Amino acid sequence: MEESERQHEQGEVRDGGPGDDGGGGDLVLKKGPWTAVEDAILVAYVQKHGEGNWNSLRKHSGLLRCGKSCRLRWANHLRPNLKKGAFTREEERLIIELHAKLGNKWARMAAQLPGRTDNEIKNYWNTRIKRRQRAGLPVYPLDLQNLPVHSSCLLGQSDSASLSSSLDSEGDLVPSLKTESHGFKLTSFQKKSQSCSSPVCDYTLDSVPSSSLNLPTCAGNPVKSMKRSASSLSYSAEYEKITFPQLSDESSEGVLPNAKAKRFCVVSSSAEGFPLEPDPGIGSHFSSIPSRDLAFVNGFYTLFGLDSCPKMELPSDQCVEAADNAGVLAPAFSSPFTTLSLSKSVGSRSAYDCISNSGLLESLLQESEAKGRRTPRDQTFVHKLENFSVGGESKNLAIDYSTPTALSGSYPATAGVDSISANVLCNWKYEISLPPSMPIIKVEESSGALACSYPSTDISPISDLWRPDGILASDWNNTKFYAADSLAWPRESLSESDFFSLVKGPGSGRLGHIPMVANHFWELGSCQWNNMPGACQIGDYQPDFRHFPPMAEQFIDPCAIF
DNA sequence: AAGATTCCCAACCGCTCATAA
DNA sequence: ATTATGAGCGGTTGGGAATCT
Repeated sequence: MEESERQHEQGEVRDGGPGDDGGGGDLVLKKGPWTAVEDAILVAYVQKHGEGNWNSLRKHSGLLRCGKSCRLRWANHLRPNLKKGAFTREEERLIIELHAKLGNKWARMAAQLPGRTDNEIKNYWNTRIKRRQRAGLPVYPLDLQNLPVHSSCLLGQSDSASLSSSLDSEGDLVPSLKTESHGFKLTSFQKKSQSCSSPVCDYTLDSVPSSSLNLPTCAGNPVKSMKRSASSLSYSAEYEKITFPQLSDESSEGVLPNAKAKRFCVVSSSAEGFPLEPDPGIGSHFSSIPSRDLAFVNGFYTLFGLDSCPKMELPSDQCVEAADNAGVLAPAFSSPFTTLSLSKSVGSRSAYDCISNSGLLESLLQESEAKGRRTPRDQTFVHKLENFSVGGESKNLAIDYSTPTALSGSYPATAGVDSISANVLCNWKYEISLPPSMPIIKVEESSGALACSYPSTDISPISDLWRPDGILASDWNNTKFYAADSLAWPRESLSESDFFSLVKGPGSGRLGHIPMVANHFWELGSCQWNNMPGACQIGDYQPDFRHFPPMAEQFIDPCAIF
């Protein structure tokens, strides 16, 4: 055995060797974890003599530690004003920003994080890198892409693909992982997911974590024991409604009765913290919610910015009595914008899997959980552009963590559509990073009951189509686009070609190239819909297209990943 | 329940830099 | 100018805890 190995095993090292921190005799210095006694000696010495002179400290204090070890112990653990515990979200954000600017300059980063040590930051960063690499996610959020990235930022990026993705995509801000949230094993669904037959239009329900399939909070909420057994929605001409795959009980594989006409509101959060009380603004008047500029397109919800959004108003005494035809109460949410979208399969791997694996979802859920009971107040929601490794390729996918959507609300379950989404109701406080052209979708604080309003203009078929449930109700295989019926809105059925010609103009693209816009400002208090400045339009809108904003230069097509 | 794997983090190592002798 | 020393930085390691299988 080598001498150094032996010494290491024994937790000893002889002083005075090359590179050692100070002269000294032939002392056998201790290595390994510090004991409380050693700490006490060190603290006492520093309090008396101050920091520095670490080798003389060793010589005069009787500590059998090299000066270097003493310095490290003091700096990282014993000095006053050290912050302990997990990094806050702000700190995490700062670390990411600093790393984008500085690279692996841990000490310089630590200088800007009071109470934190370089070692802590380094450990945090390395863990983060590791996790994100494993998840195939880029290192940096998209909004940091324009920062001068230090070459050492690329440490841990093993190939050019990673490098590329690190520069043009967005990562999560939430590195902490929690696999199990709200009592659901998220991974159990992911691992059972099956790829859908069509990479374009199907989405596997199994690919959605169980938390996103939280069924209405009826007695004995079945969500925990249910899983999807089929892979896609189907259109039922008989019922003139969309049916969704049967649910099966995990143990018995039994089929949920009346499943096909049931609408499942999706709530990922536990009842704790989620405002399940009836919402005066949603519910039976769900159809009047101006969700026309919200669309579920190719697997995720999208906000479509409107030039002008009619003010809407709902009688405040309208209460939700939402029960589907199976008698399962669908929760009515106080917050109409709680959808974390995406569930679309991408080959054998769904975007949702990516998200989940990245820890983002878990983190969001964790945060939601950590913040306790939710109210509709003080919420900031996000439309993010996330980069995924899809089949080895780096792809951008727009993810709407925040879509104001009545989809989550309940209404008479005549539509029978399924909302494949994960509601993550959080008071997200951290700043969301978005590319400059993609403004933050923000939901301002509100208090009291929602005061929604009816549209002052009539509802066009296409705006009906934009309703998330309308899009959801599409039968991709049959190229039918079906706007779910409701109390107030007429049904519409469009062919695929009609649909896309409406969206993009004739012959302007293939399925999947849906223009997307995320430029909304939803003000909860008054339920106003305002376009944010600097709207980002994606795709080839027809300028005269009703309800749509003028064309813009910016082009982002998250759907293109499919 | 147990082994495997992953995560986390304290501590160490090798190196560089600054400075005093 | 050279050398010795102290201090600091960044990379790596190893062990315990947590989680997964």
